[in-house]
Amino acid sequence: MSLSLENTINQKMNNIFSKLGLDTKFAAVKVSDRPDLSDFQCNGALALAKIEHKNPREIASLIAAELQSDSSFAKISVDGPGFINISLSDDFIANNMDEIAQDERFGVAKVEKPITIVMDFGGPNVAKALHVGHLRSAVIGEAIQRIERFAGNKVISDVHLGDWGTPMGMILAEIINQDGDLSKTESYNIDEISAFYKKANIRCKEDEQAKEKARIITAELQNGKPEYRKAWQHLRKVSVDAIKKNYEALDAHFDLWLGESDAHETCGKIVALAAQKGISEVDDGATIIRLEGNKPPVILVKSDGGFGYQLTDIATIKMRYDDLHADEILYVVDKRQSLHFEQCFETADKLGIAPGVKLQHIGFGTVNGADGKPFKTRDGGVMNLEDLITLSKNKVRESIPTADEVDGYSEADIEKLVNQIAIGAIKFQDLKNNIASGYVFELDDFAKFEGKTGPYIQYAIARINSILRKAGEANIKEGKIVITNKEERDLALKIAQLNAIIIRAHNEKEPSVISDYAYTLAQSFSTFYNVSSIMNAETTEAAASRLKLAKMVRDILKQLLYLLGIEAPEVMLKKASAE
RNA sequence: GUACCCGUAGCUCAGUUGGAUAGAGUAUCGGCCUCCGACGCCGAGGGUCGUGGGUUCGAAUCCCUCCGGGUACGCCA
Repeated sequence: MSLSLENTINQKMNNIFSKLGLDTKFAAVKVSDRPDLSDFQCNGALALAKIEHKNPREIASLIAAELQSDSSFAKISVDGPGFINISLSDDFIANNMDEIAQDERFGVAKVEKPITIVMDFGGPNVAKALHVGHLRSAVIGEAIQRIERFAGNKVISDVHLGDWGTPMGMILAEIINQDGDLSKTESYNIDEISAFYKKANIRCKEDEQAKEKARIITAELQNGKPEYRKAWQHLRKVSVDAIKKNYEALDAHFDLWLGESDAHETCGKIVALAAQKGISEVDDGATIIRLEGNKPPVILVKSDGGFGYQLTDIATIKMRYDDLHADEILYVVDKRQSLHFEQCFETADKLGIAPGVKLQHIGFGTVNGADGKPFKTRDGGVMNLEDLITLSKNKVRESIPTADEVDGYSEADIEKLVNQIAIGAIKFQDLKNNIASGYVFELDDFAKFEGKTGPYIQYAIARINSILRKAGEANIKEGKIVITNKEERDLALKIAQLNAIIIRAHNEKEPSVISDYAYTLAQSFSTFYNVSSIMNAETTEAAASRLKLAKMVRDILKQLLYLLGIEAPEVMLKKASAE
């Protein structure tokens, strides 16, 4: 059960609606659009009146009359065409705060029936450095993973490594091209392997024959030619080691490090199953499945005998159903691939390989430059992830003192702080907008950690930490919340929204709901902080109450940042000279 | 050509599924540090919600037209 204020009010509304014989689906209240008039509002009377052809104000008045008798509400009114405005009593709010303060989940409910969600995000490729395109999948995927776990679901995340396609043949071909054979392959490190891939990529774009050769090698690799397999194993291992470091830096974590290659055997089974069910056919030498509408067909087996990537994804669905017992599979992948997923999902349905499983593609927009086109470095190249992180760290260092300039901090301490702020800034920027809609990466404004940014929230936390340190954190457990002014009341009402926010982020798979709320919560606290002295409050009761409230805000903000995959530094240092 | 997405303040974006006076950040201008961390707070200006129609008590939101932008469309992944 949830301690949420909104739920409590909804419960009361439900009771009143059933008592009056009204459909309870119209009973829901929401945070008021008119804070000058009320705390919550219910618009159900308007919708009801439309259906039943009655006067909305009359219905609203009946409901309002019932609400009047409840002492939890300070003021009830019917306004405009039939809005029911509900204002809460300060005691009711204060009691709710006390309840939330005692609960380790801050009154946030868990889902009634936990399910198993397999999450597919990351999607790195062997021999290729992670670039900004990989950033969003990792950052968004990690956030959704944490939100789902907090909501009570079981999540199994899989990085789904790109280790089995034509690029593998291309790179092997390139090594053979240079060395004559693959004997030296196992001496190559990640940089050398990446260099081979880059060369191979250029060569295959220009030279159709080289591309053909790469295709043949790919097919032989997939068919198990020992020499190729051995070299490929090395490429894969070195790449995975490098990629793990990258994701570590982003604080993104995967339960499984499976790749396309792991689906190879199942791919064969899918081809057989499709043939057996009579839904596949051979067209131009390729084995395909035709789909509904005017969607292009799925290519299972290419005319050269190689498995297409759609087949790999379809086989992976089967594995996730059979082996991982997924109830739901989420793909956090660039939205430009939405057609691909529609095709795969439809095929999975035709084949009946994952009955009852909800398959969902969470498509995200691209990271764009100032020109609105996909982000490029100033010299026109693709920005890789490590460079982006370095860039952000350098910006942070401009406003943070070095270890020499401040007492009590080692170089490692400073470096950790720089890292927390830099990664927090990158991640928050990525998560503050709707994930479907892409965003503009402002290279020039990136230094400014003011306004709606990760560091703003980190700063709010650090400031509360400072207050709690001075007050002595241990002795603020006692005391009751009392509401003494408007800012304090607004802050409490903001805290009370937490449960609804988490539920919404979970339902919509939308981390920006949380980033937005975290920002406004920090903002409410700042406003409160600016007008009300916490440690020198008017009375000792008010001081105790405010400390308790401050601690709640700090703990909630930390939890919210955690859900976004962002760390909260204990302190935020600032250069003495910086103004 | 076919399908899908987008157009809201100078700029970057919200807008809880049809509700009241469309909100934030940034930028600009003005105020607030002898007082818990000013990476902060308060205030001001800034809008034909791309256009034209329709649905209804009520539209940024739903339907249609047009204009402008984007993306994807059989053997790359």
